[in-house]
Amino acid sequence: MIEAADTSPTDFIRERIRADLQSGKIKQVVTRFPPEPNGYLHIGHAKAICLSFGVANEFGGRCNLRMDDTNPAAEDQEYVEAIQADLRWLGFSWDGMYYAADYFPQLYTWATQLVEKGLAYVDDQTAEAISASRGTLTAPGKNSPFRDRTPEENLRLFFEMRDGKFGDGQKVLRAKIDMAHANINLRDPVMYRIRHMHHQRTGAKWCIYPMYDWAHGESDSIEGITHSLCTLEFEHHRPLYDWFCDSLGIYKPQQIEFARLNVEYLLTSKRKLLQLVEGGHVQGWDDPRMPTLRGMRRRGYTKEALRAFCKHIGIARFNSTHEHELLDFHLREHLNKTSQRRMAVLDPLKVVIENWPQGEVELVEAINNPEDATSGSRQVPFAGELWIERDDFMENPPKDFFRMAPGREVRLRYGYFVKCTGIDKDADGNITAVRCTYDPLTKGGNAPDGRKVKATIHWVSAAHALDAEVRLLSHLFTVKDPAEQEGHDFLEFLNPKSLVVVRGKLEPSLQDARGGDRYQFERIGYFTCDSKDSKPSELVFLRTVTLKDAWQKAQKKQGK
RNA sequence: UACCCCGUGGUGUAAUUGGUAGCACAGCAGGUUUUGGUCCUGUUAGUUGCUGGUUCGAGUCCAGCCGGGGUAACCA
Repeated sequence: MIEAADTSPTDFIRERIRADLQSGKIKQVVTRFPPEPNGYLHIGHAKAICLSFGVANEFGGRCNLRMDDTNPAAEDQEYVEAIQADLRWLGFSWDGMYYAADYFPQLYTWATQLVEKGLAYVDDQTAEAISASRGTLTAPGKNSPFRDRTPEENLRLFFEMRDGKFGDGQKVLRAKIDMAHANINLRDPVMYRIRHMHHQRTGAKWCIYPMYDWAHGESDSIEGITHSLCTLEFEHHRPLYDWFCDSLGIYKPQQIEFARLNVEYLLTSKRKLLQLVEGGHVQGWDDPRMPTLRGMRRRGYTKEALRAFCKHIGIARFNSTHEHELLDFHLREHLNKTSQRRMAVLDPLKVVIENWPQGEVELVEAINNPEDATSGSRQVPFAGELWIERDDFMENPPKDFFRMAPGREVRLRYGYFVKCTGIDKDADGNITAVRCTYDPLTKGGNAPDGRKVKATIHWVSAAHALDAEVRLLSHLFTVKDPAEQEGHDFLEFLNPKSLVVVRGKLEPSLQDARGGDRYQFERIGYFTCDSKDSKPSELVFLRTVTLKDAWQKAQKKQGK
């Protein structure tokens, strides 16, 4: 098991676990993934998931899934189920399924112990007063006038809190630490607040709910977590995490923090994602432009790509932002190997083959995936009227344009060589059709005389084409870091072109496409049949990611 | 103005724990190609934030400085 780790990524966390295993400090590594069920998982969570589940797998340990459901205000059973589904989709299974709420009785007992030890007290101050007396980053706080109540009185009041004698906000239980501590988290943090509210798991059983700091470490302790991995912003909470365990005299796991994930153009803040949904800027949590796991899955991202990405980016304590290209790279890498190819024309231009035998239809053989010999081939109908991509024709091409142009011969993929002989235009001068002749000797795309063409373009027979809706998705934002634009709200940077809907012409075999099926539309990109909106009678495809496009890149560079 | 963390090519990450810097992506150039994709080859780019110190030797250790991030919810 330890050997397996040798081929795995190495980082300061794995190094530490390896050391703890070797020194005998721990026998088996136990981690946990502790989401709060108040929203959907996003790509940032994927990093944390791959880490906690990853190290458990690599070192032959265990990883629990624990709902951190200590605040009934925003939590919901719907999220509990969604989180589990997303986790399974990513390909992880948990050893234990737990809820912080199931520890409420134990937490309560421990709290009374701290009260008895004189390490916790009931405070009658309002939330505002507590906040005001906490001091600031540079000034110490002030002791609460209720700080010196006797353990007996505190215990009585705490029981009454639990028994519902007080209204929301009337009292809290606070740890008695140090109101002048440099770390504000140690300035008598609140442990329990009163909330007469229905909890998704415990119903109306409790009206006092533990705060994060007073539940998390204790939950970890109960589960025997050895390494409690969390993001950097919890670093200042570690002393408190330790203080609670030490004060209780219970097993103390090791909290280790790492930098959260940032990727250009993607938001990884639940709050902001919620704003996008509630503001109607996207069509829901599973909108394919969302960085949520369900949004990305719907868009056509694969778990393999996501996991490869997470594995590649590593773990560090340095706050960094990854280029979106790295995500694209892993996505394309997996899609290239696994997606069957199809031909689809998204911006159709008619091609008329003038010497094609009237009314004749021929089937040509097309390879399903050149990267996968086992994927076979299919027959595609070829006829005298075809659709090609408008981009693939230029009336007055620059020298580096290889595609169709007057007088030029190109290959129609898997079909024939065709030579452009003329153009039809409408009254406004717009090209309405391209005329050409084909060479019957080049069937399949090879010329017996060995002559070459500079370009191969895709096509769809007009008489056989399927009409379909194709949604061209691109970055949701126009800037790499919408959340960090000084003086601006991130919503100001929404990309109006993040979703462009077109009507495409697809080769007939795509009629069989079903929700979730992924294809490469040759020379364009990877597309997924939409699992939500596509129907056999009205196909809908989503563009997962474009193919790399050297021609377009060169064009853009020249444009500059 | 307090405390904590961090600082390696454009981006991200590694360096056998003190032996003078690797990998991936991106970029550039070329080759192959019935996808201007894939693949292959080559290549640009870092005086390891700065300045001192310890040492035969420092990205690794020490000090100071500079820069970035985090923290003041009855949120997690």
